[in-house]
Amino acid sequence: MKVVPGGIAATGGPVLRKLQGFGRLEEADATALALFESGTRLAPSGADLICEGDRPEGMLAITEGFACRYKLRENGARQIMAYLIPGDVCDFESSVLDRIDHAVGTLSTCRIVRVAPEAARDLRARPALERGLRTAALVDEAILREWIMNLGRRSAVERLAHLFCELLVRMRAVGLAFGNSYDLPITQLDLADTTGMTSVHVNRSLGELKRAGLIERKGKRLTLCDLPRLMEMAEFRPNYLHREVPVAA
Amino acid sequence: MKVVPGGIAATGGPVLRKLQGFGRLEEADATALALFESGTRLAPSGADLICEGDRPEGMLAITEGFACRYKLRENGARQIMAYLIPGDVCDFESSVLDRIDHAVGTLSTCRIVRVAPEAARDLRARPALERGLRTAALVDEAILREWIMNLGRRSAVERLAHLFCELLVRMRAVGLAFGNSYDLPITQLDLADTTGMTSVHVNRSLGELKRAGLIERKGKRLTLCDLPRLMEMAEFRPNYLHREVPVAA
DNA sequence: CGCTAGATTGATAACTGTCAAGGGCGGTGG
DNA sequence: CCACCGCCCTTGACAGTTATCAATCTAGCG
Repeated sequence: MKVVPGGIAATGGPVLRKLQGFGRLEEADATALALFESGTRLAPSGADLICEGDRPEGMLAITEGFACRYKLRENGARQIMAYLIPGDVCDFESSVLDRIDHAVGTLSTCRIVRVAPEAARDLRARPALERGLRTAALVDEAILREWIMNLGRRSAVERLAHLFCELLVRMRAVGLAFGNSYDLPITQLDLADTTGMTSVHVNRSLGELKRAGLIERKGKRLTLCDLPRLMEMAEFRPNYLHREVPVAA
Repeated sequence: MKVVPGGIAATGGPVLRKLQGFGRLEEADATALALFESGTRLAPSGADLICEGDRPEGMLAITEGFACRYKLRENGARQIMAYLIPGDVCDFESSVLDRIDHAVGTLSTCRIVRVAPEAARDLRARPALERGLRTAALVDEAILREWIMNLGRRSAVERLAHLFCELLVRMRAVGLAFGNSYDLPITQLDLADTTGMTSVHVNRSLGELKRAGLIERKGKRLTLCDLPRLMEMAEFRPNYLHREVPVAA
């Protein structure tokens, strides 16, 4: 769990890995990012990193753990509209709106980097990084569309299956998947608030997936035992996450 | 229905009106846009303007009618993930992905403008227009998030109410709302595919809204009879559509 | 004036939510 | 090292919402 700055520079932090997936970076770009990724701090689970109504500025990156974008209803109901996994960057610099329309909070203990406005501009001044960040933003938007599809036209079980497939691809992109497994350090209530269901129903749907031999969960580690069948049932096609042909299963 | 080029230049087409809402434009910007908006063509209802898998290039603008972004499931189920109303622009130039992940189709007869890649770059070369288009894209993304909230955490009636409120604000921004009314030239099936429901259930929910005296529909014209109550029941807060304080009801 | 897509409506089934009561596991303090 | 506590996971019974299936009605259009 401990991250040594030297280690980051050597192996590359998740943000670097992710952006490299979108296009080749120069040595100097990597160095800039590595430096940037070394300035991390810890945030406990359930903490708000950004509140709705905050003035947008700077950037926020996740290097460990899961965070999310979410909104609340007056009755307390929460809807999660995006996961921020290691390597993901929220860029508030480009936001032309004067207030942020959603909150950002952690779903687990997270290691994060807060980038001040000036530092953010320095990073964006590097063409390759600017391009990478922009690509990442477009992918995030494609994910939003796919989630709309998920909520509107897939059943409970399919929604979970689709989400798990998406996360596998995203975790692989930052080197955090091990075969068809990855750590999913979030609660069933979080899954419920993601998929528009109840935690009770999430529990039952997970049970269904387990009984069908499609997934397995040991502690926080999720394994997609039968990825082809999962992908088929969820009609998961990873094209929205990549430029080219995805990694083989 | 007929649009005279001179008329557009004089009154300003919907795209111009929309972008002006995001920030002041120079005369030359307006002229460039007006010229651009004069090159329209008609598309019949139910036509595909962009197919999933197309290579992204150029831009596409709507000046009359309703279009949408959508995806299909293998069983034919459709999910609409965005409405394109007059003034809206789909920009495929900035898409770094090599294939479009969704289709764009008309929901009614539409007047559209297809902008070739070079022309699109000419427009973006104007700083004010570039800024405006970028703001528009960010608003579109905010709308996606709000739709996720809608699908995940609002009831059938609330979803419709929220959608109608959002469309009122958006139609006002392009001068196409008359008081609390506007033309909604789409079918109940389209509403169903937007809100993740069935056309049957849309019909019943609309009936509920009508019986409650909240909306009224005469032909294609929708009237929000009791906007305050509608906004309250849907917890509609237009902050995600604007920079500043919205127009009073 | 006949056609056809879209709007309505009723009856019934399926899915998902709500309420409530345990059960289990990790984490903390003694 | 162990007991206690709290959060989360599970499970059952029941209610509410939404989907399905099918038939009828209606309005715009050629």
